[in-house]
Amino acid sequence: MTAPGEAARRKPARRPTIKDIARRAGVSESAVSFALNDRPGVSPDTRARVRRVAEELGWQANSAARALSGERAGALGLVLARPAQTLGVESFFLQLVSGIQEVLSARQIALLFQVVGDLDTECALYRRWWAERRVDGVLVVDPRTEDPRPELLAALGLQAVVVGGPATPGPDPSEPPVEPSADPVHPLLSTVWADDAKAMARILDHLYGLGHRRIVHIAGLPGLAHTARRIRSLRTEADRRGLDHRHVHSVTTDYSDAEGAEATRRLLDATRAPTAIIYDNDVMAVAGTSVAAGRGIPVPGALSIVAWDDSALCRVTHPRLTALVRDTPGFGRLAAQELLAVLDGGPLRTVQGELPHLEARESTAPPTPR
Amino acid sequence: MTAPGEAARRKPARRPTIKDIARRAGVSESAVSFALNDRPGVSPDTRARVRRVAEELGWQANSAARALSGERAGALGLVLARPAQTLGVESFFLQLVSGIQEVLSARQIALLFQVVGDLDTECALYRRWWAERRVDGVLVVDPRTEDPRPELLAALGLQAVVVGGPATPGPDPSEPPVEPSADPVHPLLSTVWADDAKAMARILDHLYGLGHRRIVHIAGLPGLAHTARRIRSLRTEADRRGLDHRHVHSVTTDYSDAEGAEATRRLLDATRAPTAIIYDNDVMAVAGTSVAAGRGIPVPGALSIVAWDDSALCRVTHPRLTALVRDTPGFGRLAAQELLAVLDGGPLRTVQGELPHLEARESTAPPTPR
DNA sequence: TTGTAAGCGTTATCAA
DNA sequence: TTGATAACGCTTACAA
Repeated sequence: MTAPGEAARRKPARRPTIKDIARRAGVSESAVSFALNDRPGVSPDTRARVRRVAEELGWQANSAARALSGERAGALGLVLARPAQTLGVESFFLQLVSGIQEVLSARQIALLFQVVGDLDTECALYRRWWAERRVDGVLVVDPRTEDPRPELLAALGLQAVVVGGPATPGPDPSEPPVEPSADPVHPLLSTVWADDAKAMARILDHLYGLGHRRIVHIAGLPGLAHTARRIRSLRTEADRRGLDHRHVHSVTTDYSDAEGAEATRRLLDATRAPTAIIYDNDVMAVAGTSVAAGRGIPVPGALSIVAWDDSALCRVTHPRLTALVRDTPGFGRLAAQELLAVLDGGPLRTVQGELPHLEARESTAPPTPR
Repeated sequence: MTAPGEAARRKPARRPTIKDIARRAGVSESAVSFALNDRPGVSPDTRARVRRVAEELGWQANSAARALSGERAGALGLVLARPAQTLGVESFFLQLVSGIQEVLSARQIALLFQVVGDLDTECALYRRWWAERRVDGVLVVDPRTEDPRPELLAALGLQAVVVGGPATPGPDPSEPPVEPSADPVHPLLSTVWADDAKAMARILDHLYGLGHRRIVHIAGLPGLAHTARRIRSLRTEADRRGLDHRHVHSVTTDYSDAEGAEATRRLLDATRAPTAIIYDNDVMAVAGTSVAAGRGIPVPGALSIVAWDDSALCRVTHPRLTALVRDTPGFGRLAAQELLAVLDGGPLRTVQGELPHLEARESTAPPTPR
């Protein structure tokens, strides 16, 4: 008997190779390879036999060998560049990742997921993955207004899809293509994006319809493309309704509860405070609600609140928060599909995700004078 | 000029290989390999020259080739088995992963991270990774009281470390080894764990010290090992103080805000309702606080609340929640280090993470009669 | 339809 | 200290 501490290490448990299958099925290795990869040039009979033997042996292709000969790593990458503290309470990324993997795992493709501190490290990681041939492509998240990544990836020849869309949508931002477009928004990479402009318009429809005329948008990080889109859209919507930019505007934050709360305090302290606030994530919305509660400002009586992105958080506050609901796993699936299409030689294009809808709950109501 | 849509795909951008280096440095391939891998058998002179050339060319080892010959995939795996909806609002996993990667990226080791729906899929994935030789080892999270994974992994010979610890700690649960122990708690796999028993004791010290005698623990999933440890510890602590199990006990949930709220409602409706509730995560704690607020039960006046795990959530409620704070990235680092040690042939053992501390905020106070 | 053989980029084993 | 040379497991021309 081996020492108990060594038990786990004692089993090399040889994995079956194509050679084993060939021997057992009485055919050549190449025949096995052809049979297993659905290639023509093998009789249906042989194919069936090979398949059966492979099944019996529990064979799975050695990913290293396949990568080495076949030019495909069989893996994709996703890097999340966030300062460790900002890793926050968001469910967004886990949901996105889970959607992505629904698509990938059906194709036996692995996902390398890495959290890094900043954009430079992210770029260095792309270089490394490329040089190591670790991945066949990457999903680029959190696109920025000034983004070095598309150029880098194009230069490396590392396939990629931008998830979240560009800062500058097509010629008419309010009417972006709903169908997949052959006309890429970004000149170098395919893009999957959500129509933030339309989403913002929906929120404004709701608030304006309730009678709000002083609406502030507490946005996220100023460098991000979707932040820029939302800010621009708010301005457009304000103009369309003839609202003054002093009363309808955006302020940016780092998405943290602290900055969300701080921004809320400043706004509520001002003369002619807003009657409605739109928060760019759920955490800030809850923090803002809390600030209002702390000052005895009734929500939604004196202040209406909208959260961009729904989560359990929005349902556990009092009152429950009106939120923009989107299908994040679905968005992940779409992104993964698009990257696979690119890898299969599909054209560069821009694909739009499902439009989010506004779930009206108890935190929005007609404004009452304070 | 190529069509713009094809630009990104046009650059094969050949990556340098060891052969290129050999040619340029005027030595053989094997010399290069030796020089680059710090192996003896190469003159310092040659070594330096080879290194310089490799640097110039921006060479990085092809991970597939290395895996194929060297038996090491250079990647580790982490599977998170959660029903898609329960992916919740937890920051725990992203923080854990970010800690893990701090350690791995220094060693150029990649992490395959996968979210799946259930335990069976997780096990199937281990088999696949093993057969594909995708990973050198895995980190097993959410250990359960009845857990098929250690046995499976040991049988496959896939190296692993359990993150989160066993259901049954050493002989005296209140005095587990603080130093790394050569005596593994789990007979098959190394384990990195947090001392939930001591943490629970701290919470009880706090609440009992304030005068609470009716304390309920709203726990998470009943199948998880740490849930079992916390429940057992609560019982021990109750016994030690001569408290009745009808007034001091645990109920289990699925960690969701919905079940947390529901459990809270039931407890508050009962005669002789608890004066303090301990929630096994932040989301349930916030949901519970919200239920209390909805019924006009003052917190902490009539009900004290403690959250197991801190996050932004605990700081944005009113009142801010007393929470058990732990260093999750640090725990991730520890787990990664332990798995690397196992891969390097280290012994099976049990390592304990830092003890969490209780951050007393505004949600706990002496009980007042209702 | 089948089998043979070359090659992918490393590491590792030999002689020189 | 070096440089051929053979693995590793798979794909893929090319012959039979």
